[in-house]
Amino acid sequence: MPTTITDVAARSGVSSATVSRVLQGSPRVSPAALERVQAAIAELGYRPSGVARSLRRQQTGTLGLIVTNINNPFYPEIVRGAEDAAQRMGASIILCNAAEDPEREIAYLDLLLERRVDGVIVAAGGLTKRHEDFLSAFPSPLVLINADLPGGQVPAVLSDDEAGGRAAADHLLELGHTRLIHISGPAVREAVSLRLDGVRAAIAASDRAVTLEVVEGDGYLAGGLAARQVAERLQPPYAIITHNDVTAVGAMHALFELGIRIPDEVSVVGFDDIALAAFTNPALTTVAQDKYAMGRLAVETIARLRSGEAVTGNQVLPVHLVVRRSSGPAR
Amino acid sequence: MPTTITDVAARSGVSSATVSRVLQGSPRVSPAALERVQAAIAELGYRPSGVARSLRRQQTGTLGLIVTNINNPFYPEIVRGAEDAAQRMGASIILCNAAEDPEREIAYLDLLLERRVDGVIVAAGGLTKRHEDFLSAFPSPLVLINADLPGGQVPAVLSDDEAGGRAAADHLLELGHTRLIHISGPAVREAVSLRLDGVRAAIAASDRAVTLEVVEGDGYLAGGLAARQVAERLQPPYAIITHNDVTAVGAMHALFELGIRIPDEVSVVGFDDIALAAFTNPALTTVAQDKYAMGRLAVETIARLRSGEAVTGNQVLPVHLVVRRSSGPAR
DNA sequence: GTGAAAGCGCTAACAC
DNA sequence: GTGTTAGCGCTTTCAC
Repeated sequence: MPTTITDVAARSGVSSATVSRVLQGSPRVSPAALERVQAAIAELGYRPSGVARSLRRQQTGTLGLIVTNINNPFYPEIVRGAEDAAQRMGASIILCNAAEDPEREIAYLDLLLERRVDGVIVAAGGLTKRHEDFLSAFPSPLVLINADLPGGQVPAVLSDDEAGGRAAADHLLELGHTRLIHISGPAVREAVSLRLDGVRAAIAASDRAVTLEVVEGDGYLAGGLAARQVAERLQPPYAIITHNDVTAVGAMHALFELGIRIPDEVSVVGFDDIALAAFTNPALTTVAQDKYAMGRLAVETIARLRSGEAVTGNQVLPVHLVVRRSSGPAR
Repeated sequence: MPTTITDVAARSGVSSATVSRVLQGSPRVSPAALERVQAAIAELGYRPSGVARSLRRQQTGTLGLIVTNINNPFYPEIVRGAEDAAQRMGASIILCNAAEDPEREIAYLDLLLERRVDGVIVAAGGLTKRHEDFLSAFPSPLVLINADLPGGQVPAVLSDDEAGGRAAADHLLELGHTRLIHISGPAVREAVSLRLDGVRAAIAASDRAVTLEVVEGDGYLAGGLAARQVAERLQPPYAIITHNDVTAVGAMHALFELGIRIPDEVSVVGFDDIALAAFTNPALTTVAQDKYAMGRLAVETIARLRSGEAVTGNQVLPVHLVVRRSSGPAR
């Protein structure tokens, strides 16, 4: 049994109210009492119960952060941004890893509600109908990352996926490429079609004849292996745009296994700019998202929501192209 | 304000005690009452307060998991193993990312204590003296992953690092290599010296003259770049053993930039077998740790501790070499 | 089978 | 400046 505030009160010869005041750093405590209470706390190794405090205050000082899959190196940066922002406002984060399982995502949502967290951030990407119903009736401050709900009632933090797709395609078109392959992510994710829209827009704006082929991936390493089938039937030069960097790593691996040289024969452009992107062989050209800012912004939005502000609609963050070695002139 | 048990009781015309019984699935409830209560719960969208329940029961159903750095792809698998095991016993995980900051690690330990978690798992690697003092007096069930405390009072889950280092070196020696470079991790981690010990043991057991050079890395991509300095002064063939896979990726990148071919000129062997290892170019030969099992085992150990069992000492998990394409004969 | 009531550890009026 | 007290939402004897 941990020591309680009553134990401390008894030991220092004051009431529990005074101990509580010391705990809050209230100025209405005499120096003598203050000292005795602090001594008792130290001697007893007392630590106030967050559980009791939460019950009394009707707030827990915790935020839930649900992440599609912590295995995807895209997410840890979001987590860091959220953690740092939360720490600044004296809150802590309960991180929930849905492990790519929508049921688990909903189960966690339920759990967080039961734990009476002060707010929830969902960094999910793909929202099913069930999610929509559940989330739009969510009884706690809620912010989405890289996903949004119809109606814009739930505030969301997004990257400018369309502009990103456009930047990637523009870059390849400028290099003289006229055959583009897009390895997409799972169709449920909104970002997938937005990035593809951007690619299409860039092609439409170009004055050359450009072909685009879309291959469905899964957003993971395995999805990138679709590049193998592409490579087996196409003659270079051509260029591959992937839904994200992890897919690009898979694609580059497939090309490597077939002895195809990047970028001499085939160019590859990713999306996200994960830490690894600068270290692939060759280093990956990619569209950078400000992942850290997304996490931070989501937490700050929760704070505004809690302060009574009526935040709705999307906050769209800019992206930018990072040119490395995996993309080169078509020849 | 969320609805409370009292609201449900009023609505269904029973006492809160009966509602509570329904919540627990107690058999001592009449069918009629059961039905009315369930209806009221559904109509009100009632969800019991985990906070109040925790205060009353004196347990929270949560486990804290502190991780050195969630950015390191080694950890997510541990998280998954822990999450799955926790779910099986009806608990949930509060994941804390120390972001490579020992102070933050201690701050989280404090926080978890305050939140009255039922147990704490620390997957840290490098323990400072302050950690030792803090952890050996930790007033809550505690299990370490990939680290251990002097005295063996705190149970720990470890990989057989020494055997892993030996397996990596043996493999290279069999391939005919006589010049080994070890790019280590930060010296504070115990695993670092154990893996190196294994390498040395393999060399000692060999009947050929083998040289070993140790270069200190940081366990991250940047640390692997030390391979550049090595490559600039050494003539192939030689072989590099890295502290972990992330370091190996950095090293392979440095070699690639210098135009050195792997494994024709230089062999590289990693440690961990992260998901990415099968997708580097060339695919990485590495020593696999059973990361998922480590997370699972840690949670199971917490459960045993909580049931009153006196678990101490280390549980060492076997590792095994996975031969891929980054290692080849010395020539 | 059901209800009354006490109490988990804390905070926040409210009195003095 | 300090103490008394009520109560946050739940569970759990103890009666009946």
